[in-house]
Amino acid sequence: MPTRDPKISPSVVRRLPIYLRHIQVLRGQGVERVSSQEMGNNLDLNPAQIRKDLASFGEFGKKGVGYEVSYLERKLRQILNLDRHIGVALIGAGHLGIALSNYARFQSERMTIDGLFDSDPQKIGAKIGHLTVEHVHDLETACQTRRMQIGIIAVPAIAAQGVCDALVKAQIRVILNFAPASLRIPRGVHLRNTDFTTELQSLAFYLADD
Amino acid sequence: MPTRDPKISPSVVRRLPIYLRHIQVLRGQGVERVSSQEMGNNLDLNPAQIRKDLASFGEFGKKGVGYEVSYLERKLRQILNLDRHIGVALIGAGHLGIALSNYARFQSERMTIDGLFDSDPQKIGAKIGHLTVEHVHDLETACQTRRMQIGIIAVPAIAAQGVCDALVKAQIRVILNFAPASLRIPRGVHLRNTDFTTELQSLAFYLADD
DNA sequence: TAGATTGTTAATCGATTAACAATC
DNA sequence: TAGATTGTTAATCGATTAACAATC
Repeated sequence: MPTRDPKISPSVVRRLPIYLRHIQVLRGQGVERVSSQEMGNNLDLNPAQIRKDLASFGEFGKKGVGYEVSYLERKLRQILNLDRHIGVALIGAGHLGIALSNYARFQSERMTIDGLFDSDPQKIGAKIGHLTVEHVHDLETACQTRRMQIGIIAVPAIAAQGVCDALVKAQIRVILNFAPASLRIPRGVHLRNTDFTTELQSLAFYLADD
Repeated sequence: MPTRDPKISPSVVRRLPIYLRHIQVLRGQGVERVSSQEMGNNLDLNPAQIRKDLASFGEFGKKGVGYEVSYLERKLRQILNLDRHIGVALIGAGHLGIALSNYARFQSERMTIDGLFDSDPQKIGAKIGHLTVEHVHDLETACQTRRMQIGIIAVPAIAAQGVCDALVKAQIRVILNFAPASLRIPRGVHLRNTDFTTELQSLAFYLADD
């Protein structure tokens, strides 16, 4: 396997799951081969970009032929670490947390939510799907004993930094934050914000002024 | 007001709500003036970038002094169209939809969810906060009579394209999609995808391989 | 005034796209 | 073989950052 190149750009990494999803659809349709041209058409991306993105991880295609769907899927899973189990800790058992925990295991059997936490005494012990809500106080221990590697913050903005700090303390190095707050993290931690307030407000810019 | 410059880049637009949020916090703290330097420190952004972003809409600061917090807030709201009422149609009354509709009205009293739709007969008529779940069949009429301008898709992937088409038919030109699906839209429609599956999968790339 | 900080131009950096030799 | 399509280099485009004159 090619060494993890620290020079792979974030833009490339963010397109990989899009390729993976498309490839999975193709496999479901029984398609065996696909060209960058066809993928580009379907995903509204430049074929050269797709080839370049993929080529930064190895030579997955055949000149004159294209990419073999099942092979490419396997490779993409490898690159994204989706070929092994990844445990996710989800903090916040409100509607958002429940919605996320229902999300069909992220369409990849290998990534699962292995812990659901909240600070509301009323919620502790409640069953949400196959999960039982635990107290955030137990987050650190749980992350270590259950070897969870990704944290999802789905709590109110006011509580987000505290949860973030707890995750960092628990050695979690990859965090997805849904709270509308700018979180402070130490170097070495990957934080991604999915802030729906921000998205909506920036979209409002494009409304016709009338 | 400066004319809507079609050359304002998406990257700039996406930072505006981040500035707005920070400015609101400052106002809440009673801060009256702020420099690009200070904002940059707090938001982890380059001060030159902040100045340049803001300057593309006018001269909001004073040389040697900085930006007046309340004036900048007012200007940012204007630019983002957040100084007037914006009606949002939310489709999907599952946990995600409920979470979104609870979201404190997007921290801007002027943007509100004015319609909540679903296709599940069981849900039609149910009360979610101050909203009553309506049938998607009524989406088009509702968007027009209630003059809703933004659509949020919070339905399963399989239903997303249908809802998207209905929104477009209802003259909605700005759409925020939460379903993990690549939607087809006609030119002139602004679509933003917030795909949490994709986010998580790309984050998995950064896990240490062990 | 002197120090500070904007608005803006120029320089740099990074990402996308075009083009094409290699080759299946 | 001839046509197709990759992998990759070079060209272009766009976004970020540095630098500084203008000025509060």
